[in-house]
Amino acid sequence: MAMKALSKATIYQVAQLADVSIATVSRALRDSDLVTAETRERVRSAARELNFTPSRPARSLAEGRHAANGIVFPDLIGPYYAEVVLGYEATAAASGSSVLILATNGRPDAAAAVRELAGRVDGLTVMGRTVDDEVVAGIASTGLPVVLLARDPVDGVDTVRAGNSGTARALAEHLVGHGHRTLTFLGDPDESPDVAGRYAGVRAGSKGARLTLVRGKGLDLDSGRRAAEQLLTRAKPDAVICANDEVALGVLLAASEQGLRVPEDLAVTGWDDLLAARFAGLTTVRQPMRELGATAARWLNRRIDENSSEQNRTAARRRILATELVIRQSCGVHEEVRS
Amino acid sequence: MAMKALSKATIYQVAQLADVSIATVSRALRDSDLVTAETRERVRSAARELNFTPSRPARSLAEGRHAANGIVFPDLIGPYYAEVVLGYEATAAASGSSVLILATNGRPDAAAAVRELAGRVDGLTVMGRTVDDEVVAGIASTGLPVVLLARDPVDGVDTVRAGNSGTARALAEHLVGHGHRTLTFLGDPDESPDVAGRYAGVRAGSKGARLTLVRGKGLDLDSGRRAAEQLLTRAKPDAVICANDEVALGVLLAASEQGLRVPEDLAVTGWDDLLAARFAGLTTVRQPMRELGATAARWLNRRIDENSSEQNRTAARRRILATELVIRQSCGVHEEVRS
DNA sequence: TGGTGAAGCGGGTGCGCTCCCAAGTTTCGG
DNA sequence: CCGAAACTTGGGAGCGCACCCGCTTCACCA
Repeated sequence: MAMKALSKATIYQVAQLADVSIATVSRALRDSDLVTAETRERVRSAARELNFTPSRPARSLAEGRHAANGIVFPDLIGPYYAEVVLGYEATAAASGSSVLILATNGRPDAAAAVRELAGRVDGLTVMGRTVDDEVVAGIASTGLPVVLLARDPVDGVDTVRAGNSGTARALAEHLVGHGHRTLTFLGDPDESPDVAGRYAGVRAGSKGARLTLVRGKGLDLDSGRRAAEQLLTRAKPDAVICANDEVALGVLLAASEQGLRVPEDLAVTGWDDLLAARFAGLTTVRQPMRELGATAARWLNRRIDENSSEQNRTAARRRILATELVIRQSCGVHEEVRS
Repeated sequence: MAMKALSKATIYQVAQLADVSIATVSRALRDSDLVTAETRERVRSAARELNFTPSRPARSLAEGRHAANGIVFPDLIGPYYAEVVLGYEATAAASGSSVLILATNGRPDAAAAVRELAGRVDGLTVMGRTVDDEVVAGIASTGLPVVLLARDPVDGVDTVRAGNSGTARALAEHLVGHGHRTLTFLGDPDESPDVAGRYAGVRAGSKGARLTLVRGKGLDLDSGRRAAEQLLTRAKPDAVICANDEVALGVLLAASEQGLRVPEDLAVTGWDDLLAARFAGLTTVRQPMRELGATAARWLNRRIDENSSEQNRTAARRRILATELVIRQSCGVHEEVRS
């Protein structure tokens, strides 16, 4: 069989080869039952021979839908976002839509990029600190379904997130139960709503102890390490409660450099339960990351269906998924703890 | 200002409102210098008022390009792929194209999904064990630019990968240098070309020791753990060389359960240098993950430009990025090692 | 055997935009 | 003061496909 089509074949060429109209080609290839089995087969083989794939833009234009949805996240650096995105992709793909990703990652033109993305999809998930509420509201007002993930709600927009304050409170109480009296929260509540929620919970759970807030910027390992280098030489907290695991791991590194033993000299906690946390013996909080992504994708799909089937729009939904305290060694000496 | 357009505005409405033709709208919005500043501004404000965003499918159809490219990977579970994808996204976005992702992840219809993806992009990056060479060749023969990542080359297709055998050999030699004489390679060379390359390198470096191959399937933590549970009760190797870090971490877990000390009773090594490896004291190999993704994106872009500018196609390129041995504690007792 | 309806198929329109081509307008130099 | 170059702008032809109509063709029933 000669390999013909090096340049894209169109439906017209298939129609010509199969000696039918393009309407029939369209039907045959889309499994419509309005064509004879014989015709269908003839069309199919013609399509195969020409290596034909329908032009996605043309199809989208005609159908009025993209068959794709997008997700915007600040970064993919930590395993946290990766897991969420993976959960999202799996669910979205299962319902037949492609996934566009966009990492705002300190991009200066984030808002423009998100708007551009919005023009390519049937629905959009926006995670955390990526763009202003104003941008989100603007897109949502277009009628494009939007789901917010790990982010403060916006009027009329669905929101999925993981619980922060409740578990944070439990975490702080656990620390106090260990006898720690000088607590430091390392992280900037202004950096993300998640961090804000965690700090609030920690405050609520720190009764009977002195809590200091150190606004370390950045949520990565090096930020944590640098912040800790300064912090530990100056103050002498019993425990450092970090905004996330990466920061906590950085603190662990800094502590080790300064010869501080964890947890004897210093307790450290994180948030996210990264794989590394397990091996670092880090007490932390587990979030259902995969499930966060999956839920967002599922909700988005429902909205898209709603839109197309002219149903009356249901009210904005909000859900907070449960998080779980994971006690390991870094929070204080226990009788016997192995993960 | 009344919020008009809840339903998508089109270029016609903008044209009408600005009292010009759609051709002029198109020009004005695309920064063509063939329009008066005055006209441009009028069009812009009309577009703003209608909250107009050009339809991406229509534009793609007319331009004959998607302004997007895609990346296919087996999974996003490990931090490995996440980093690569992030590097890819960053570079692709910088050159103005959106990114579509597809995780084949044990999907039964992977080939179909990849073909569908191919119809949505101007270029495609295919990573590791996702689809057969046949599928790749088929897509490439369409004229669509393709770059292979961490995968055995296919005729006429660019390939970027990280070095395996050389560093693997050095790793094995290091192990032998520690005095280990009973080596086990844990991982299935048939699972991925990377694993095959690593095994080959280890074989080359194991002179003077006995090397056993244990074909543990799966490259995740639990696979490693389960494989090790069986392995360690039966055989008693001095050292287990794992196909990647996750497997190695699983082995660490299993060893700890059986009361084996690492590295005194058992040496363990991984591959990838995950964040967790650092905290587990795991000797491993670092790959330039971000750079792998970025290179793929860059090459893809070049190919796309080549295609559109009718240049004569340059020959397929291949590059192997350097990897680096990272010695920590798990490979054997050193005088003094801190990472 | 004429009538009836359903199945199978093709024509043609429209999706929203880009871009070529030509028409209209302004500006200058001779 | 006229004609041509230099700008602006509009008209219109696609881009490739889906889908609404309407025409044919038959099988089937009375």
